[in-house]
Amino acid sequence: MTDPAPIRLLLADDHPVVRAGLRAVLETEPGFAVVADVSTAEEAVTLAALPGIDVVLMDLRFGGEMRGSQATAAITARPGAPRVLVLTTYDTDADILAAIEAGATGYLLKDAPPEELATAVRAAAAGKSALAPTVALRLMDRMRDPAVALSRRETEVLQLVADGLSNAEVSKRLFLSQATVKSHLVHIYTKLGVDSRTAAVAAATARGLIRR
Amino acid sequence: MTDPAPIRLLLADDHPVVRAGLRAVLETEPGFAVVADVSTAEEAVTLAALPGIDVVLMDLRFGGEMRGSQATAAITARPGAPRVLVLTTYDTDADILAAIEAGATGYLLKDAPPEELATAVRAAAAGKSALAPTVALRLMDRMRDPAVALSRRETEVLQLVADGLSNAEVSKRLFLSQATVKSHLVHIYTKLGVDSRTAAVAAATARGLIRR
DNA sequence: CGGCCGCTCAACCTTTCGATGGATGCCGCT
DNA sequence: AGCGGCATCCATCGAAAGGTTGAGCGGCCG
Repeated sequence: MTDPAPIRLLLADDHPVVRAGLRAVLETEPGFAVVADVSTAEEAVTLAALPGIDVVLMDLRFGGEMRGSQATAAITARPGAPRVLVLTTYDTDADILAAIEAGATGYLLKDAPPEELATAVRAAAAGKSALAPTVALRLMDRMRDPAVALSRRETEVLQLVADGLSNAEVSKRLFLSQATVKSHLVHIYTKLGVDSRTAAVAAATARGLIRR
Repeated sequence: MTDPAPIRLLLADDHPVVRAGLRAVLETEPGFAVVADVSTAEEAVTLAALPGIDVVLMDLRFGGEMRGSQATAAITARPGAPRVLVLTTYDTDADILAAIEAGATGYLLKDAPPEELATAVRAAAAGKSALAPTVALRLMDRMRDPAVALSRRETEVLQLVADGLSNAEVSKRLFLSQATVKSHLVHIYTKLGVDSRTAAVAAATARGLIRR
């Protein structure tokens, strides 16, 4: 028996070096064919619509406007879409959840060894999910602890606090009384299990709930 | 006339994909020879001591203990040492300054196009410095505004504050009185032009003076 | 050597923050 | 319709953090 049909790949990453590295790693492995590589999320969406793509390797953060999670959502929304395997440097909760909600089949970190990468691509092509160990662990943590969703208003307040604003400044910015700002903060502290504004900022940053 | 002697390179990066990518990019370019690639800063220091290395391409953050800047310092401290060209994802002040103080010849970002990379390596081999445009800009900003250098102790205090510790907790951790912690914080506020701990954390984070 | 700077600490007063408690309106569930 | 849960809003009060002043010590440099 000769070669089975190779898995056809589309690479989306804004780092030329990473694209070259993925090509090098995957093309030495048998059974993979890199069809194309692109440097923006927009191009990834366009090319993923072409027939003959089995798996898209997608970075999350690009230099441009569109985020990888948005591109993932756009791709997986179409019928007969290829599988999307997210491959990124970051393992924050916000990134991981956004990607999975967008329909990603797997989530890998860029420090993964080549074999793990190949295994994950094969799994994705077969429709099975593939998570990096670190990512799987983090998701387990999340399951045990479901109280980590801040409301829109709470996130808004905490983001301003993280930017260094005092309660008075936050209240002016959001047209609230200081009492309301404090009330939001108390709820935030409860959810995050902390008891000061700086600790809340640290915890929320660690969990990727706010941008730094 | 035939080929001149190629520039001999050592690659140090904990991402297998990036190492493969650098190899692929540099080996297609004429005049480069990748002698070895390593995945830890410690190995980089060891191998850089061997004769016959012209330029070390060094990542800053490794999975392990040693940081790229420390490895850079260890390498450049020796007589007849190769040039070290830092190649990283991050362009914060703290990273850049640490690398330059450690004796790095150049500082590139990983999203650099292949030609820029090749140019920088040739410049480094010739002993000329090579800075990514973003990095150069950031250094210029720094020059205009010299009041942004925290002392070692101040940085230590502010880092703990950023981690969410109260003054009492910081004082216990560092074996100081609370009065001393406050004193450091006041100096920090003055230097950063702010007037609260959260604002100081925000300003220092924005300037890359502390890790997040 | 005298002055500058980083690091350390104390006592005092002021401002801010956090804790507590309570109100309203929206939404889903029974 | 009635209920509980949640997000949003607000006021009051004691505790913690910040601001001020003042001071001692050791290292570095012109």
